[in-house]
Amino acid sequence: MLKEERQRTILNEVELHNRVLLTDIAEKLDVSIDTVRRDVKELDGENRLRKVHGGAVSLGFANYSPARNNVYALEQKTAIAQKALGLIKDNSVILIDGGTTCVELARLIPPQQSITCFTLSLPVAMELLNKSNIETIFIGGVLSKDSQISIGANTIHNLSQIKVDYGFIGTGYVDASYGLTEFDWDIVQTKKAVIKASKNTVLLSISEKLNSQHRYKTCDINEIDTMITELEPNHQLLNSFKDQNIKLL
Amino acid sequence: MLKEERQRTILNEVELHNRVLLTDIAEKLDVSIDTVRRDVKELDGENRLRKVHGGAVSLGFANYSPARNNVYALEQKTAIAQKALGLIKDNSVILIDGGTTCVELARLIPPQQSITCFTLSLPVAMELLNKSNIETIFIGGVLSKDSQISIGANTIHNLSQIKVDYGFIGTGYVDASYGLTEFDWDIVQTKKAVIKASKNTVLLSISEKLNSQHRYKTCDINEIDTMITELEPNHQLLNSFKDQNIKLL
DNA sequence: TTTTTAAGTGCTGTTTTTTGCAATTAATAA
DNA sequence: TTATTAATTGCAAAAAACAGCACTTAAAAA
Repeated sequence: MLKEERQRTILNEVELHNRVLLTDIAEKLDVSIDTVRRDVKELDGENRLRKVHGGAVSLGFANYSPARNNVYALEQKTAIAQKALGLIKDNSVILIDGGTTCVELARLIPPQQSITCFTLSLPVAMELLNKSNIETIFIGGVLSKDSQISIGANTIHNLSQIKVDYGFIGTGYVDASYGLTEFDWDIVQTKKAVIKASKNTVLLSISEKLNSQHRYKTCDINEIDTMITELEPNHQLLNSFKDQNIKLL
Repeated sequence: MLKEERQRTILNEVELHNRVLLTDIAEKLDVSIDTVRRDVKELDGENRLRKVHGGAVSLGFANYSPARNNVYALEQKTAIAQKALGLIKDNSVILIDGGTTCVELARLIPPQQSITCFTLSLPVAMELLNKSNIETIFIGGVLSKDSQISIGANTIHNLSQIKVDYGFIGTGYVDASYGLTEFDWDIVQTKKAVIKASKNTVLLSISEKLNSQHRYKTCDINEIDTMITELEPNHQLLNSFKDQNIKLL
Protein backbone atom coordinates (compact mmCIF):
# COMPACT_ATOMS: atom_id res chain seq x y z
CA MET A 1 0.00 0.00 0.00
CA LEU A 2 1.29 3.40 -0.97
CA LYS A 3 1.86 6.12 1.56
CA GLU A 4 -0.39 8.47 -0.40
CA GLU A 5 -3.20 6.02 -0.36
CA ARG A 6 -2.83 5.40 3.35
CA GLN A 7 -2.87 9.07 4.17
CA ARG A 8 -5.90 9.57 1.96
CA THR A 9 -7.68 6.91 3.97
CA ILE A 10 -6.70 8.48 7.26
CA LEU A 11 -7.98 11.86 6.14
CA ASN A 12 -11.22 10.32 4.99
CA GLU A 13 -11.75 8.66 8.33
CA VAL A 14 -11.05 11.89 10.14
CA GLU A 15 -13.43 13.90 7.97
CA LEU A 16 -16.09 11.30 8.36
CA HIS A 17 -15.95 10.77 12.11
CA ASN A 18 -14.21 13.97 13.21
CA ARG A 19 -11.74 11.80 15.06
CA VAL A 20 -9.83 8.55 14.78
CA LEU A 21 -7.71 6.35 16.98
CA LEU A 22 -4.26 5.45 15.74
CA THR A 23 -4.77 1.84 16.75
CA ASP A 24 -7.98 1.59 14.74
CA ILE A 25 -6.29 2.93 11.65
CA ALA A 26 -3.33 0.63 12.10
CA GLU A 27 -5.58 -2.35 12.32
CA LYS A 28 -7.78 -1.26 9.47
CA LEU A 29 -4.85 -0.64 7.15
CA ASP A 30 -2.83 -3.53 8.50
CA VAL A 31 0.31 -1.52 9.07
CA SER A 32 2.26 -0.88 12.22
CA ILE A 33 1.17 1.76 14.64
CA ASP A 34 4.43 3.58 14.03
CA THR A 35 3.62 4.03 10.39
CA VAL A 36 0.24 5.46 11.19
CA ARG A 37 1.81 7.68 13.77
CA ARG A 38 4.31 8.96 11.27
CA ASP A 39 1.60 9.56 8.70
CA VAL A 40 -0.55 11.46 11.14
CA LYS A 41 2.40 13.52 12.24
CA GLU A 42 3.07 14.42 8.64
CA LEU A 43 -0.54 15.32 7.97
CA ASP A 44 -0.56 17.41 11.09
CA GLY A 45 2.51 19.23 9.80
CA GLU A 46 0.62 19.93 6.58
CA ASN A 47 -2.32 21.22 8.62
CA ARG A 48 -4.71 18.72 7.18
CA LEU A 49 -5.71 17.38 10.57
CA ARG A 50 -4.71 17.83 14.18
CA LYS A 51 -2.76 15.11 15.95
CA VAL A 52 -3.73 14.48 19.55
CA HIS A 53 -2.65 11.95 22.12
CA GLY A 54 -3.86 8.61 20.91
CA GLY A 55 -5.33 9.72 17.65
CA ALA A 56 -6.25 12.62 15.41
CA VAL A 57 -9.17 15.01 15.11
CA SER A 58 -10.42 17.09 12.22
CA LEU A 59 -9.50 20.73 12.10
CA GLY A 60 -13.09 21.85 12.50
CA PHE A 61 -13.32 19.79 15.61
CA ALA A 62 -10.15 21.12 17.14
CA ASN A 63 -10.11 24.71 16.03
CA TYR A 64 -11.04 27.07 18.73
CA SER A 65 -10.77 30.77 18.23
CA PRO A 66 -10.94 32.72 21.46
CA ALA A 67 -12.06 35.76 19.51
CA ARG A 68 -15.29 34.13 18.42
CA ASN A 69 -18.56 35.39 19.74
CA ASN A 70 -19.02 34.09 23.22
CA VAL A 71 -22.64 33.07 23.02
CA TYR A 72 -23.26 29.44 22.32
CA ALA A 73 -25.69 28.67 19.49
CA LEU A 74 -26.27 32.36 18.93
CA GLU A 75 -28.07 31.86 15.65
CA GLN A 76 -30.68 29.60 17.13
CA LYS A 77 -31.17 31.92 20.05
CA THR A 78 -31.58 34.88 17.74
CA ALA A 79 -34.17 32.96 15.74
CA ILE A 80 -36.07 32.18 18.94
CA ALA A 81 -35.92 35.76 20.11
CA GLN A 82 -37.25 36.93 16.75
CA LYS A 83 -40.28 34.69 17.09
CA ALA A 84 -40.85 35.88 20.64
CA LEU A 85 -40.80 39.49 19.51
CA GLY A 86 -44.03 38.85 17.64
CA LEU A 87 -45.83 38.35 20.93
CA ILE A 88 -44.82 41.69 22.36
CA LYS A 89 -47.38 44.39 21.64
CA ASP A 90 -47.01 48.08 22.30
CA ASN A 91 -47.91 49.18 25.82
CA SER A 92 -47.83 45.68 27.19
CA VAL A 93 -46.12 44.71 30.40
CA ILE A 94 -43.66 41.87 30.19
CA LEU A 95 -41.19 40.06 32.42
CA ILE A 96 -37.91 38.72 31.13
CA ASP A 97 -35.98 36.03 32.92
CA GLY A 98 -32.22 35.45 32.74
CA GLY A 99 -30.18 33.28 30.42
CA THR A 100 -28.52 34.02 27.12
CA THR A 101 -31.65 33.47 25.06
CA CYS A 102 -33.53 36.00 27.17
CA VAL A 103 -30.67 38.46 26.84
CA GLU A 104 -30.93 37.98 23.10
CA LEU A 105 -34.63 38.78 23.28
CA ALA A 106 -33.93 41.92 25.25
CA ARG A 107 -31.32 42.94 22.74
CA LEU A 108 -33.67 42.53 19.80
CA ILE A 109 -36.62 44.47 21.16
CA PRO A 110 -37.02 47.42 18.77
CA PRO A 111 -35.94 50.68 20.39
CA GLN A 112 -39.12 52.46 19.40
CA GLN A 113 -41.39 49.90 21.03
CA SER A 114 -42.85 51.30 24.20
CA ILE A 115 -43.41 48.70 26.86
CA THR A 116 -42.92 48.17 30.54
CA CYS A 117 -40.45 45.47 31.28
CA PHE A 118 -39.67 43.74 34.55
CA THR A 119 -36.56 41.66 34.88
CA LEU A 120 -34.39 40.02 37.50
CA SER A 121 -31.42 39.54 35.22
CA LEU A 122 -28.53 41.95 35.33
CA PRO A 123 -27.50 41.45 31.68
CA VAL A 124 -31.09 41.77 30.50
CA ALA A 125 -31.45 45.00 32.45
CA MET A 126 -28.26 46.31 30.86
CA GLU A 127 -29.68 45.65 27.42
CA LEU A 128 -33.01 47.23 28.18
CA LEU A 129 -31.43 50.43 29.43
CA ASN A 130 -30.35 51.12 25.86
CA LYS A 131 -33.95 51.34 24.67
CA SER A 132 -35.39 54.75 25.25
CA ASN A 133 -39.05 53.75 25.21
CA ILE A 134 -38.85 50.86 27.61
CA GLU A 135 -39.53 51.40 31.26
CA THR A 136 -37.36 48.87 33.04
CA ILE A 137 -38.01 47.69 36.55
CA PHE A 138 -35.46 45.50 38.23
CA ILE A 139 -36.69 42.93 40.70
CA GLY A 140 -34.19 43.13 43.53
CA GLY A 141 -32.79 40.38 45.70
CA VAL A 142 -29.68 38.41 46.43
CA LEU A 143 -27.69 38.07 43.23
CA SER A 144 -26.65 34.64 42.04
CA LYS A 145 -23.06 34.71 40.87
CA ASP A 146 -23.35 32.19 38.07
CA SER A 147 -26.67 33.12 36.62
CA GLN A 148 -26.52 36.85 37.32
CA ILE A 149 -30.13 37.04 38.40
CA SER A 150 -31.90 37.92 41.62
CA ILE A 151 -32.82 34.94 43.72
CA GLY A 152 -34.05 34.27 47.22
CA ALA A 153 -37.03 35.10 49.38
CA ASN A 154 -37.02 38.78 48.66
CA THR A 155 -37.05 38.21 44.93
CA ILE A 156 -39.91 35.78 45.18
CA HIS A 157 -41.84 38.15 47.37
CA ASN A 158 -41.33 40.99 44.93
CA LEU A 159 -42.49 38.79 42.09
CA SER A 160 -45.62 37.88 44.01
CA GLN A 161 -46.69 41.52 43.83
CA ILE A 162 -46.88 41.71 40.07
CA LYS A 163 -48.82 40.16 37.20
CA VAL A 164 -47.54 40.77 33.72
CA ASP A 165 -49.00 40.04 30.29
CA TYR A 166 -46.13 37.86 29.15
CA GLY A 167 -43.35 36.22 31.08
CA PHE A 168 -40.43 35.01 28.98
CA ILE A 169 -38.37 32.36 30.68
CA GLY A 170 -35.45 30.12 29.86
CA THR A 171 -34.69 26.77 31.41
CA GLY A 172 -31.69 24.57 32.00
CA TYR A 173 -33.43 21.39 30.91
CA VAL A 174 -36.75 20.55 29.34
CA ASP A 175 -38.49 17.28 28.70
CA ALA A 176 -42.01 16.56 27.49
CA SER A 177 -42.82 14.27 30.39
CA TYR A 178 -40.52 15.55 33.14
CA GLY A 179 -41.21 19.20 32.41
CA LEU A 180 -38.77 22.00 33.12
CA THR A 181 -35.88 21.18 35.43
CA GLU A 182 -32.77 22.88 36.80
CA PHE A 183 -29.96 21.76 38.97
CA ASP A 184 -30.07 24.79 41.21
CA TRP A 185 -32.80 24.87 43.79
CA ASP A 186 -32.83 28.62 44.22
CA ILE A 187 -33.23 29.15 40.51
CA VAL A 188 -36.17 26.80 40.47
CA GLN A 189 -37.92 28.74 43.22
CA THR A 190 -37.37 31.96 41.36
CA LYS A 191 -38.65 30.58 38.07
CA LYS A 192 -41.74 29.28 39.79
CA ALA A 193 -42.41 32.78 41.03
CA VAL A 194 -41.85 34.18 37.55
CA ILE A 195 -44.40 31.78 36.12
CA LYS A 196 -46.89 32.70 38.80
CA ALA A 197 -46.37 36.37 38.02
CA SER A 198 -47.19 35.88 34.35
CA LYS A 199 -50.61 35.68 32.72
CA ASN A 200 -48.88 33.94 29.82
CA THR A 201 -45.65 32.07 30.23
CA VAL A 202 -43.44 31.72 27.18
CA LEU A 203 -40.56 29.27 27.29
CA LEU A 204 -37.55 30.05 25.12
CA SER A 205 -35.33 27.04 24.56
CA ILE A 206 -32.98 25.85 21.86
CA SER A 207 -33.86 22.41 20.58
CA GLU A 208 -30.63 20.97 21.91
CA LYS A 209 -32.10 21.16 25.39
CA LEU A 210 -35.15 19.10 24.52
CA ASN A 211 -35.35 15.74 26.22
CA SER A 212 -32.92 16.58 28.97
CA GLN A 213 -33.57 16.73 32.65
CA HIS A 214 -32.00 17.42 36.01
CA ARG A 215 -32.72 17.13 39.66
CA TYR A 216 -35.04 19.99 40.59
CA LYS A 217 -38.33 20.59 38.88
CA THR A 218 -39.63 24.01 37.96
CA CYS A 219 -42.99 22.95 36.54
CA ASP A 220 -44.80 20.54 34.26
CA ILE A 221 -44.68 21.26 30.59
CA ASN A 222 -48.36 22.17 30.44
CA GLU A 223 -47.88 24.98 32.92
CA ILE A 224 -46.16 26.73 30.06
CA ASP A 225 -48.45 28.45 27.59
CA THR A 226 -46.09 28.74 24.65
CA MET A 227 -42.81 27.11 23.82
CA ILE A 228 -40.49 28.65 21.27
CA THR A 229 -37.57 26.80 19.76
CA GLU A 230 -35.56 27.59 16.65
CA LEU A 231 -37.38 24.75 14.85
CA GLU A 232 -40.54 24.82 12.79
CA PRO A 233 -43.53 24.02 15.03
CA ASN A 234 -44.24 20.83 13.10
CA HIS A 235 -40.69 19.53 13.28
CA GLN A 236 -40.56 15.91 14.33
CA LEU A 237 -38.31 16.67 17.29
CA LEU A 238 -41.28 18.49 18.77
CA ASN A 239 -43.64 15.56 18.37
CA SER A 240 -43.67 14.66 22.03
CA PHE A 241 -44.76 18.20 22.85
CA LYS A 242 -47.59 18.35 20.34
CA ASP A 243 -50.15 16.51 22.42
CA GLN A 244 -49.32 18.58 25.48
CA ASN A 245 -51.49 21.54 26.16
CA ILE A 246 -49.04 24.13 24.88
CA LYS A 247 -48.63 26.32 21.85
CA LEU A 248 -45.54 25.80 19.75
CA LEU A 249 -43.90 28.60 17.83
CA MET B 1 -12.32 7.87 24.01
CA LEU B 2 -9.90 10.62 23.14
CA LYS B 3 -9.22 13.41 25.55
CA GLU B 4 -10.20 15.95 22.92
CA GLU B 5 -13.54 14.30 22.48
CA ARG B 6 -14.17 14.34 26.17
CA GLN B 7 -13.24 17.97 26.51
CA ARG B 8 -15.40 18.84 23.55
CA THR B 9 -18.33 17.14 25.21
CA ILE B 10 -17.69 18.95 28.46
CA LEU B 11 -17.57 22.30 26.69
CA ASN B 12 -20.77 21.49 24.89
CA GLU B 13 -22.57 20.64 28.09
CA VAL B 14 -21.31 23.76 29.76
CA GLU B 15 -22.33 25.98 26.91
CA LEU B 16 -25.68 24.35 26.65
CA HIS B 17 -26.67 24.47 30.29
CA ASN B 18 -24.38 27.24 31.50
CA ARG B 19 -23.34 25.12 34.38
CA VAL B 20 -22.56 21.46 34.94
CA LEU B 21 -21.56 19.21 37.80
CA LEU B 22 -18.37 17.19 37.57
CA THR B 23 -20.18 14.13 38.83
CA ASP B 24 -22.80 14.39 36.08
CA ILE B 25 -20.13 14.65 33.43
CA ALA B 26 -18.20 11.74 34.86
CA GLU B 27 -21.28 9.58 34.77
CA LYS B 28 -22.29 10.67 31.31
CA LEU B 29 -18.85 10.03 29.86
CA ASP B 30 -18.18 7.00 32.00
CA VAL B 31 -14.80 8.13 33.24
CA SER B 32 -13.55 8.78 36.73
CA ILE B 33 -14.29 12.05 38.42
CA ASP B 34 -10.57 12.70 38.59
CA THR B 35 -10.32 12.72 34.84
CA VAL B 36 -13.19 15.13 34.51
CA ARG B 37 -11.67 17.32 37.15
CA ARG B 38 -8.36 17.36 35.31
CA ASP B 39 -10.07 18.14 32.02
CA VAL B 40 -12.06 20.97 33.51
CA LYS B 41 -8.95 22.34 35.14
CA GLU B 42 -7.19 22.28 31.81
CA LEU B 43 -10.08 23.94 30.01
CA ASP B 44 -10.21 26.55 32.71
CA GLY B 45 -6.54 27.20 32.17
CA GLU B 46 -7.24 27.71 28.48
CA ASN B 47 -10.04 30.10 29.39
CA ARG B 48 -12.68 28.07 27.67
CA LEU B 49 -14.82 27.71 30.77
CA ARG B 50 -14.62 28.63 34.41
CA LYS B 51 -14.14 25.94 37.04
CA VAL B 52 -16.16 26.30 40.20
CA HIS B 53 -16.42 24.13 43.28
CA GLY B 54 -18.06 20.93 42.17
CA GLY B 55 -18.52 21.87 38.57
CA ALA B 56 -17.94 24.35 35.78
CA VAL B 57 -19.74 27.36 34.37
CA SER B 58 -19.62 28.90 30.93
CA LEU B 59 -17.65 32.04 30.33
CA GLY B 60 -20.66 33.87 28.96
CA PHE B 61 -22.02 33.69 32.45
CA ALA B 62 -18.92 34.37 34.43
CA ASN B 63 -17.05 36.86 32.28
CA TYR B 64 -18.45 40.28 32.23
CA SER B 65 -16.35 43.33 32.61
CA PRO B 66 -17.85 46.60 31.52
CA ALA B 67 -15.57 48.66 29.35
CA ARG B 68 -13.77 51.23 31.38
CA ASN B 69 -11.79 52.90 28.63
CA ASN B 70 -13.16 56.39 28.90
CA VAL B 71 -13.80 57.06 32.52
CA TYR B 72 -13.16 60.68 33.28
CA ALA B 73 -10.43 61.34 35.84
CA LEU B 74 -9.88 57.63 36.39
CA GLU B 75 -6.68 58.12 38.32
CA GLN B 76 -8.22 60.37 40.89
CA LYS B 77 -11.18 58.03 41.24
CA THR B 78 -8.91 55.07 41.75
CA ALA B 79 -7.03 56.97 44.43
CA ILE B 80 -10.31 57.75 46.17
CA ALA B 81 -11.45 54.15 45.96
CA GLN B 82 -8.16 52.99 47.44
CA LYS B 83 -8.66 55.19 50.46
CA ALA B 84 -12.23 53.98 50.84
CA LEU B 85 -11.08 50.37 50.85
CA GLY B 86 -9.37 51.01 54.16
CA LEU B 87 -12.75 51.48 55.80
CA ILE B 88 -14.11 48.13 54.70
CA LYS B 89 -13.51 45.43 57.27
CA ASP B 90 -14.16 41.74 56.84
CA ASN B 91 -17.71 40.64 57.56
CA SER B 92 -19.07 44.13 57.42
CA VAL B 93 -22.20 45.12 55.57
CA ILE B 94 -21.90 47.98 53.13
CA LEU B 95 -24.00 49.80 50.59
CA ILE B 96 -22.54 51.14 47.37
CA ASP B 97 -24.24 53.83 45.36
CA GLY B 98 -23.88 54.41 41.63
CA GLY B 99 -21.47 56.60 39.70
CA THR B 100 -18.07 55.88 38.25
CA THR B 101 -16.20 56.43 41.50
CA CYS B 102 -18.37 53.88 43.23
CA VAL B 103 -17.88 51.42 40.37
CA GLU B 104 -14.17 51.92 40.82
CA LEU B 105 -14.52 51.12 44.50
CA ALA B 106 -16.45 47.96 43.71
CA ARG B 107 -13.80 46.93 41.22
CA LEU B 108 -10.99 47.37 43.70
CA ILE B 109 -12.47 45.41 46.56
CA PRO B 110 -10.11 42.45 47.04
CA PRO B 111 -11.66 39.20 45.85
CA GLN B 112 -10.88 37.41 49.06
CA GLN B 113 -12.60 39.97 51.27
CA SER B 114 -15.83 38.54 52.58
CA ILE B 115 -18.53 41.16 53.02
CA THR B 116 -22.18 41.69 52.35
CA CYS B 117 -22.81 44.40 49.86
CA PHE B 118 -26.04 46.14 48.92
CA THR B 119 -26.21 48.23 45.80
CA LEU B 120 -28.71 49.85 43.51
CA SER B 121 -26.29 50.34 40.67
CA LEU B 122 -26.22 47.91 37.77
CA PRO B 123 -22.54 48.44 36.94
CA VAL B 124 -21.54 48.11 40.59
CA ALA B 125 -23.49 44.88 40.84
CA MET B 126 -21.73 43.54 37.75
CA GLU B 127 -18.39 44.23 39.31
CA LEU B 128 -19.31 42.64 42.60
CA LEU B 129 -20.43 39.43 40.94
CA ASN B 130 -16.83 38.76 40.02
CA LYS B 131 -15.82 38.53 43.67
CA SER B 132 -16.48 35.13 45.09
CA ASN B 133 -16.65 36.11 48.75
CA ILE B 134 -19.04 38.99 48.42
CA GLU B 135 -22.72 38.47 48.91
CA THR B 136 -24.38 40.99 46.68
CA ILE B 137 -27.93 42.18 47.14
CA PHE B 138 -29.49 44.38 44.52
CA ILE B 139 -32.04 46.93 45.64
CA GLY B 140 -34.72 46.71 42.97
CA GLY B 141 -36.82 49.44 41.47
CA VAL B 142 -37.39 51.45 38.35
CA LEU B 143 -34.10 51.79 36.52
CA SER B 144 -32.87 55.20 35.56
CA LYS B 145 -31.50 55.10 32.03
CA ASP B 146 -28.67 57.54 32.42
CA SER B 147 -27.45 56.75 35.87
CA GLN B 148 -28.12 53.00 35.67
CA ILE B 149 -29.41 52.83 39.21
CA SER B 150 -32.72 51.94 40.80
CA ILE B 151 -34.86 54.91 41.64
CA GLY B 152 -38.43 55.57 42.67
CA ALA B 153 -40.74 54.75 45.52
CA ASN B 154 -40.01 51.06 45.56
CA THR B 155 -36.28 51.63 45.78
CA ILE B 156 -36.72 54.07 48.63
CA HIS B 157 -38.99 51.68 50.43
CA ASN B 158 -36.51 48.84 50.06
CA LEU B 159 -33.74 51.06 51.36
CA SER B 160 -35.84 51.95 54.38
CA GLN B 161 -35.69 48.31 55.46
CA ILE B 162 -31.92 48.12 55.85
CA LYS B 163 -29.17 49.64 57.93
CA VAL B 164 -25.61 49.05 56.84
CA ASP B 165 -22.25 49.76 58.46
CA TYR B 166 -20.98 51.96 55.68
CA GLY B 167 -22.77 53.63 52.81
CA PHE B 168 -20.54 54.84 50.00
CA ILE B 169 -22.14 57.51 47.87
CA GLY B 170 -21.20 59.77 45.05
CA THR B 171 -22.72 63.10 44.26
CA GLY B 172 -23.15 65.36 41.29
CA TYR B 173 -22.16 68.52 43.13
CA VAL B 174 -20.78 69.30 46.54
CA ASP B 175 -20.24 72.56 48.36
CA ALA B 176 -19.22 73.24 51.95
CA SER B 177 -22.15 75.52 52.60
CA TYR B 178 -24.81 74.26 50.15
CA GLY B 179 -24.12 70.61 50.82
CA LEU B 180 -24.69 67.83 48.28
CA THR B 181 -26.83 68.68 45.28
CA GLU B 182 -27.98 67.03 42.05
CA PHE B 183 -29.89 68.08 39.00
CA ASP B 184 -32.21 65.08 39.08
CA TRP B 185 -34.95 65.00 41.65
CA ASP B 186 -35.37 61.24 41.64
CA ILE B 187 -31.71 60.71 42.25
CA VAL B 188 -31.83 63.04 45.21
CA GLN B 189 -34.67 61.09 46.78
CA THR B 190 -32.75 57.87 46.32
CA LYS B 191 -29.57 59.26 47.79
CA LYS B 192 -31.45 60.54 50.79
CA ALA B 193 -32.71 57.04 51.38
CA VAL B 194 -29.19 55.65 51.00
CA ILE B 195 -27.90 58.05 53.63
CA LYS B 196 -30.72 57.10 55.95
CA ALA B 197 -29.90 53.43 55.48
CA SER B 198 -26.25 53.91 56.50
CA LYS B 199 -24.80 54.10 59.98
CA ASN B 200 -21.82 55.84 58.40
CA THR B 201 -22.08 57.73 55.17
CA VAL B 202 -18.92 58.09 53.13
CA LEU B 203 -18.90 60.57 50.29
CA LEU B 204 -16.57 59.80 47.40
CA SER B 205 -15.90 62.85 45.26
CA ILE B 206 -13.12 64.10 43.07
CA SER B 207 -11.86 67.52 44.07
CA GLU B 208 -13.07 68.98 40.83
CA LYS B 209 -16.62 68.77 42.13
CA LEU B 210 -15.87 70.80 45.24
CA ASN B 211 -17.58 74.15 45.43
CA SER B 212 -20.21 73.35 42.85
CA GLN B 213 -23.95 73.16 43.26
CA HIS B 214 -27.17 72.47 41.45
CA ARG B 215 -30.88 72.74 41.88
CA TYR B 216 -31.92 69.86 44.14
CA LYS B 217 -30.40 69.24 47.51
CA THR B 218 -29.54 65.80 48.86
CA CYS B 219 -28.29 66.83 52.27
CA ASP B 220 -26.14 69.20 54.23
CA ILE B 221 -22.46 68.52 54.31
CA ASN B 222 -22.50 67.56 57.97
CA GLU B 223 -24.93 64.75 57.36
CA ILE B 224 -21.95 63.05 55.76
CA ASP B 225 -19.60 61.30 58.14
CA THR B 226 -16.56 61.02 55.92
CA MET B 227 -15.54 62.68 52.71
CA ILE B 228 -12.87 61.17 50.52
CA THR B 229 -11.20 63.05 47.72
CA GLU B 230 -7.99 62.31 45.87
CA LEU B 231 -6.32 65.13 47.80
CA GLU B 232 -4.41 65.02 51.04
CA PRO B 233 -6.80 65.76 53.92
CA ASN B 234 -4.93 68.94 54.76
CA HIS B 235 -4.91 70.28 51.24
CA GLN B 236 -5.98 73.92 51.10
CA LEU B 237 -8.81 73.17 48.70
CA LEU B 238 -10.43 71.33 51.56
CA ASN B 239 -10.15 74.23 53.99
CA SER B 240 -13.80 75.13 53.84
CA PHE B 241 -14.69 71.56 54.86
CA LYS B 242 -12.33 71.38 57.82
CA ASP B 243 -14.55 73.22 60.24
CA GLN B 244 -17.56 71.15 59.24
CA ASN B 245 -18.34 68.14 61.35
CA ILE B 246 -16.92 65.60 58.92
CA LYS B 247 -13.86 63.45 58.65
CA LEU B 248 -11.61 64.00 55.68
CA LEU B 249 -9.59 61.22 54.09
C1' DT C 1 22.75 -3.02 -16.19
C1' DT C 2 24.77 -2.44 -11.34
C1' DT C 3 25.74 0.51 -7.59
C1' DT C 4 24.59 4.03 -4.57
C1' DT C 5 21.55 6.70 -2.10
C1' DA C 6 17.45 7.91 0.02
C1' DA C 7 13.05 6.92 1.77
C1' DG C 8 9.79 3.91 4.03
C1' DT C 9 8.66 0.54 7.40
C1' DG C 10 8.68 -2.30 11.57
C1' DC C 11 10.94 -3.52 15.86
C1' DT C 12 12.96 -2.58 20.55
C1' DG C 13 13.61 -0.21 24.69
C1' DT C 14 12.88 4.12 27.05
C1' DT C 15 10.31 8.17 28.29
C1' DT C 16 6.14 10.64 28.69
C1' DT C 17 1.22 11.06 29.13
C1' DT C 18 -2.97 9.61 30.77
C1' DT C 19 -5.87 7.63 33.96
C1' DG C 20 -7.84 5.65 38.17
C1' DC C 21 -7.23 4.76 43.05
C1' DA C 22 -6.47 5.90 47.86
C1' DA C 23 -5.34 8.99 51.58
C1' DT C 24 -5.32 13.56 53.12
C1' DT C 25 -6.91 18.18 53.21
C1' DA C 26 -10.21 21.82 52.13
C1' DA C 27 -14.71 23.57 51.39
C1' DT C 28 -19.56 23.52 51.79
C1' DA C 29 -24.02 22.29 53.80
C1' DA C 30 -26.94 20.81 57.62
C1' DT D 1 -20.46 22.88 65.44
C1' DT D 2 -20.53 18.14 62.58
C1' DA D 3 -21.32 15.68 58.37
C1' DT D 4 -20.89 15.57 53.72
C1' DT D 5 -18.87 16.52 49.51
C1' DA D 6 -14.87 18.34 46.67
C1' DA D 7 -10.17 19.14 45.83
C1' DT D 8 -5.46 17.81 46.17
C1' DT D 9 -1.59 14.89 46.29
C1' DG D 10 1.16 10.94 45.46
C1' DC D 11 1.36 6.66 43.30
C1' DA D 12 1.13 2.87 40.02
C1' DA D 13 -0.56 0.65 35.82
C1' DA D 14 -1.51 1.16 31.11
C1' DA D 15 -1.21 3.37 26.88
C1' DA D 16 1.04 6.24 23.76
C1' DA D 17 4.99 8.75 21.96
C1' DC D 18 9.67 8.82 20.84
C1' DA D 19 14.37 7.66 19.35
C1' DG D 20 17.44 4.65 17.44
C1' DC D 21 18.33 0.69 14.71
C1' DA D 22 17.88 -2.73 11.05
C1' DC D 23 15.82 -4.20 7.03
C1' DT D 24 13.41 -3.52 2.71
C1' DT D 25 12.12 -1.08 -1.26
C1' DA D 26 12.39 2.45 -4.67
C1' DA D 27 14.70 5.87 -7.11
C1' DA D 28 18.97 7.98 -9.01
C1' DA D 29 23.56 7.77 -10.70
C1' DA D 30 27.37 5.42 -12.77
